[in-house]
Amino acid sequence: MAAQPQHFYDKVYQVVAQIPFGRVTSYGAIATYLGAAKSARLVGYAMNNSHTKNVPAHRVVNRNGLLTGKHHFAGTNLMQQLLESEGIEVVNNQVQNFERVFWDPNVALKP
DNA sequence: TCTCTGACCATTT
DNA sequence: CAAATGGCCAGAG
Repeated sequence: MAAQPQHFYDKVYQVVAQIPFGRVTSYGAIATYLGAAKSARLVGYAMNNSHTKNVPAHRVVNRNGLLTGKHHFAGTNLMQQLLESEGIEVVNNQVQNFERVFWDPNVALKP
């Protein structure tokens, strides 16, 4: 019995939980990997619940490498601190060398 | 049961 | 070039 497709949100957590150390990804990339390119939003919404799961949501940023969801973390620059702790440079809530630290599940997990 | 909101992205006007 | 809109899903009141 194949693992039935749980809620879309749960799939997101599965992917985010596999993000390697020192790497980041975007909402759209995850959505596309799940086969729902138009559901990039749902990924972000899922992260809203991620606080109840063991998910490194700080490794997920928007398409521009901007820390859109940093507001949901404790404090104001906690998300940035976490990323910098992994060797990711963040300036003005934006990830530097974004394409260099970008981790694409479509390539890494290759469905 | 209906309505509303919420960490996005791509396309169109 | 900038602003507006459509599309997707789930949870709470």
